[in-house]
Amino acid sequence: MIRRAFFARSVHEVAPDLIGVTLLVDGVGGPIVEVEAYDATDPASHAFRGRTPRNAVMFGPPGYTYVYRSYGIHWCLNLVCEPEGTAAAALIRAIEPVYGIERMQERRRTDDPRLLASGPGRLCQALAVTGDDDGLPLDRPPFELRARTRQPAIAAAPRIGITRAADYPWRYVLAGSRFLSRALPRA
DNA sequence: CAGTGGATGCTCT
DNA sequence: GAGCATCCACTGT
Repeated sequence: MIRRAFFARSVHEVAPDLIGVTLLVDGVGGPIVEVEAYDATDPASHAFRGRTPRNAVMFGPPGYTYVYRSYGIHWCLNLVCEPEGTAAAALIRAIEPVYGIERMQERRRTDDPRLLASGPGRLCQALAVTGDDDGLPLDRPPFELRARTRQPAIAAAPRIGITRAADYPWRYVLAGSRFLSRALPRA
């Protein structure tokens, strides 16, 4: 079980520590394999220009969800990090589908395991996360986070799909996972 | 495979 | 009115 104190640290510590943590929503989910960090000094962060109605929960206490709509169609799930008042969050970009696979297949309309929850929009569709889940505590249902039991091999790379601060290596992935939203860039 | 463009809605300038 | 922390279908090799 992951406690709130886990999130009350620098997002640059929390984000890699989330790799291998099992994320469940109503029992559906699996281990996190891809995360991106967004901190308060980050021009790519929604919170960079200050508090607005959309990003308000990023300025609140850690250990809560921040869910926003992307490109008018998709939802994206973040976990709020760092002490209250410091706006930072970790974007969950991919999990390995393990629990409730049938429900993910119904919601995603595909049987291809690599298309179920690889990508932030797909992940939210597979886990039925929407704007209704914005600002919910992560230590209460429907959410459940299970600590990893072994230290995974973690790789860092530039983040995906952003134009500002595109060179910061703040994307963390489970090295060698087949369930990343995109392959790691070649070294 | 790679590359392109459309869908779609909301936030902030 | 522009710009997205995306995904999918479609094109052409």
